[in-house]
Amino acid sequence: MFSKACEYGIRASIYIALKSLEGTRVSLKEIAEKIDSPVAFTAKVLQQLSKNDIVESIKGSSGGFEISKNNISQIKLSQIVYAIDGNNVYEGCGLGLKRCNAKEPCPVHNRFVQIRAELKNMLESTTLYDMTMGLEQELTYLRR
Amino acid sequence: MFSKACEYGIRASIYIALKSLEGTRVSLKEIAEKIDSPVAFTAKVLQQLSKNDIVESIKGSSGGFEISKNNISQIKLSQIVYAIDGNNVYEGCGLGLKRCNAKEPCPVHNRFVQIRAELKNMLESTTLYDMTMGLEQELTYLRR
DNA sequence: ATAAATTAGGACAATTTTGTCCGATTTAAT
DNA sequence: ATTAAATCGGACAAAATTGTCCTAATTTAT
Ligand code: FES
Ligand code: FES
Repeated sequence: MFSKACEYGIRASIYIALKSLEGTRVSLKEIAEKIDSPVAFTAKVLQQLSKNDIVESIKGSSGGFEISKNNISQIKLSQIVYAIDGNNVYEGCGLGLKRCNAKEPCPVHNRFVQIRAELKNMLESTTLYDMTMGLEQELTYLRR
Repeated sequence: MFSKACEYGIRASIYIALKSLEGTRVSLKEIAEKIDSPVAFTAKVLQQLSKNDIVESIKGSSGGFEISKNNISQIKLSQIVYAIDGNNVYEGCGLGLKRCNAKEPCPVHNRFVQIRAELKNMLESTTLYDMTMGLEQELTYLRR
């Protein structure tokens, strides 16, 4: 579904959001630990997210990553996915034709666009804030 | 969503089904041409499908691939996907945790399983026969 | 000023996926 | 029997993705 980079990106964003809500900034090292991801690879993903204004990175000693409270409730899951995986999720054809195209549809087009519309709807209606709920009470997990 | 191998596999199966309904067997070369896929790579995918009894391969001169009429209406899209991509579609976690697990869910689990259930339902309710409809009248395409 | 802790970024390496090549095997036609 | 047309299967190659390493730059604390 999503690339590894994107999966790490989402998990990282959720963790940063969680800690930002608690008022603390987190380091790359801590993030990678808490979401169980390769440190250096996660660094690249975070750079990408930082460039796309999903997370804010602060350099130097006592630096790290954070997300403003306002952004936590504004940023949609769809934005994170788009920042890393681009719009393949939306524009790709289920059978791999150059581009999904209703004028010259593939044999699964009609069935596929329905599923995708619901996926799109889900991604666009889920905020970072939504995804942090449940983590505190261990109703959900970012690693296992 | 699906791997390239799987995309080619689905398109190939649909084309073979189409021709089998017309009573003609098709060669690898013709398949690759009609679905616009790399010949040798498609051969591997067809071997896989043959081993999984999705398509029937006939060796030798005047050989090729075919699917029995009975199977065309029985084979589900889900079986083709499973034969090539395995069950990642069903068992994978949206955020990349080892395995989707309702007891220790990731933050998108509840939203994700819904989408997946609909995808699963679609894959399991779409037959090869369903996907051949529309191709003759060029209402749908296997290449562009 | 210096040291320590941190992110940024480039180069590289490993792995997986995708794709190619070629000889072996099978079958049908001559 | 020989030849031609086809799939099979192993080895290889290319490309994309995933992951690592190291140095530079930035900021804070001493
Ligand atoms: S054309 Fe294939 S999904 Fe739309
Ligand atoms: S645990 Fe992540 S989707 Fe089920």
